Amino acid sequence: MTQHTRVTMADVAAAAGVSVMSVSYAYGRPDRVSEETRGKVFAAAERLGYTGPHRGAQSLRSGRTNNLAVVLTEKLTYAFDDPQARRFLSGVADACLDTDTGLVLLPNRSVDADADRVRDAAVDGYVFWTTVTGDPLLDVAVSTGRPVCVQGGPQHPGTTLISIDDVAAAEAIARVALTGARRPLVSAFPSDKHRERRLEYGPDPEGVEFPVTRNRLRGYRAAVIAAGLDWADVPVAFGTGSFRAEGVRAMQDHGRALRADAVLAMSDEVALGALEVVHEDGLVVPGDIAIVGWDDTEDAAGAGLTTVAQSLYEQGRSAARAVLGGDAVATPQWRVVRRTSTR
Amino acid sequence: MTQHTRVTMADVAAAAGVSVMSVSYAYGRPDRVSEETRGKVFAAAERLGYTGPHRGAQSLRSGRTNNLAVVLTEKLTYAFDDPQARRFLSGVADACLDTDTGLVLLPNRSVDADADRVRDAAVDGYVFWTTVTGDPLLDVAVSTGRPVCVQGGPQHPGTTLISIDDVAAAEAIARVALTGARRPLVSAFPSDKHRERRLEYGPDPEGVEFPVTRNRLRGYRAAVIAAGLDWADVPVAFGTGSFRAEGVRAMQDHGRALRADAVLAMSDEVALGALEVVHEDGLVVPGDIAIVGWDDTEDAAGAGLTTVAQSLYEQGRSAARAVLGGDAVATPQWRVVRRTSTR
DNA sequence: TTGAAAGCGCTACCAG
DNA sequence: CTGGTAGCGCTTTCAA
Repeated sequence: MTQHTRVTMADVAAAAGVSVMSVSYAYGRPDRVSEETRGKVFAAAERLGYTGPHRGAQSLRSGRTNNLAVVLTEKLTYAFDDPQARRFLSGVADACLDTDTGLVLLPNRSVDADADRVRDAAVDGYVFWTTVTGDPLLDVAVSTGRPVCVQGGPQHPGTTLISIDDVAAAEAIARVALTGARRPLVSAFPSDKHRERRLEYGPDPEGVEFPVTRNRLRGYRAAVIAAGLDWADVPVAFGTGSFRAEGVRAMQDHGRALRADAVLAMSDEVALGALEVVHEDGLVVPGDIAIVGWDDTEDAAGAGLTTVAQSLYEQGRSAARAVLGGDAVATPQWRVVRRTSTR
Repeated sequence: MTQHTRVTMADVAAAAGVSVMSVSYAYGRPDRVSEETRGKVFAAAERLGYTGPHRGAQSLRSGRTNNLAVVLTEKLTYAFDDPQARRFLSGVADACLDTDTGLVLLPNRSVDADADRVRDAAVDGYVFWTTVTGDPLLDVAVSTGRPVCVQGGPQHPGTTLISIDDVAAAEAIARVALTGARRPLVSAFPSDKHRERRLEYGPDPEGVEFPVTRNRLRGYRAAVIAAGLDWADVPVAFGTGSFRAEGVRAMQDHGRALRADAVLAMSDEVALGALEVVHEDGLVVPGDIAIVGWDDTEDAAGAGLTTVAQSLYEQGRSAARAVLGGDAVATPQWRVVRRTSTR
């Protein structure tokens, strides 16, 4: 019942009465072979139960592996827990399916083992989920000579960047949130790979390692200044990641005491966490406090959250296509979705 | 700056003054080579910038690919959206990292393209996320002669099953939920791959294609009977998957009209959805209505949900190890976690 | 349009 | 402990 001796091209060639090369062409370059030969080849293949060229052998000879690496967060689990990372991954995965490409998941802990994995991975290219500026793994990936695409940043020599204009989007959403507000609180993504919770007043964005965090802070700062407030007075709570619990903590630990009247959250998850605390406290949104998120998730829509919409799924597709097919990447679109959580 | 001409074992052998085989052994079976030779080899490798055996060539010759396939849901996105599927995937991914194995994600739509992908995947084995009984892809995977492990079921010839005793767990949790209840509502997973919403009274579990759904219904039925109720009177709302929205729909469409006083949900997500509606309706839990989930997620703990705890992460690890290393799989543990959502 | 030869980089096998 | 030989299954190259 089980076919244990592998049928090779040579077998098919013999059965079809043609050369091995004709079989190879019949599969790999159907147009370089006559209709008749092709017919004979496929008939013989069918008869022998040959299911097509062996991927491994194909790749050894051609140099292509038909695999794409996605380099995610420190722990793969973090990426699976973040709805936006998941959407991005879905986009990458679908693009891979379209092109019959395997998807290899790699963690990014900046340890030697991960660098080795990146270097030795049997893949045709790399897609990075957003990481810190100067991440050594980027250099490792680039040094393999294979194409590299980075979502969200950083911009890195030898790589293609795919990202919306975070600064502009952050400024736009913050302007909405700050309408009528005097005491904003920023509930931010991590500043660097240590991912420690930390409160800082008016931090200099340029000192922040994650470009996504950095650029959004730049935009928030611009909006704060435009609103006539002093950036140095604005508390920024850096969290450990894009989790609901971070919004909860930011509000519990700081928002309450500071009587914040606007929360600038870097994701809908974080915003939803803040919203929970606001509801517990019996405050009215947006009367007492305005809240904005980022991502336009389903839950955000359900909660009436004003947010920034961008398609991470599409960015995932584009990133994969850029790496796999060398397609150019267009700067992705974004827009502010106004709902009931802002004035 | 970039190394474009590949350094081969032959180069290293020449530089180290040893045979190619000694180089191969130095990497692949360090104990089969003298300390001295190993030193010379690694020194030469270092000097030439040789980073170890080429995975593709290695696999062509050895027959091993160092890749593991995970066959997920129809759309990969469904799997990413389900917390339990994600946890399982995390476990698989971590086990892969431990053994330097790549992870290839495959969808399972029971279409020819997917069957071809499963058959042609350059992998050493397959891990299936729970699927329907008789899924043709299982046969395809088994027919490759490579090891196959299935989480959750079905039990299928030639595959290793890894699953808790769903029937027993379902009966146990249902007994808790049914305490003092007269009008239970079951908010169930899909019955088959069509994933259509459907209400059915006292359905025969044996007609259900998804073994997880089937087994839990068996357990629920046993508990219903033990509680002195008639299974034929029990409404079962089949949903499209393990989503919060399904619990919402089940309650809105049926629970309200039927004035359900107990909800047996097949996941915490679904239970949480039902809970939302209950809160909206101003009902008291568990006084007016008891609710039980399944999975013991963080959100469930926060909501005080009585639930079934099992570690899908550990099951993922075990599944990967079973396929990769031939380890035997132990039947995983489960337990009922009693909280405040039941009487 | 077809085919023969060469060899991708490595490891199984067996002999020393 | 070490090394030679053979060849995994395929595609590139070049010639017919």
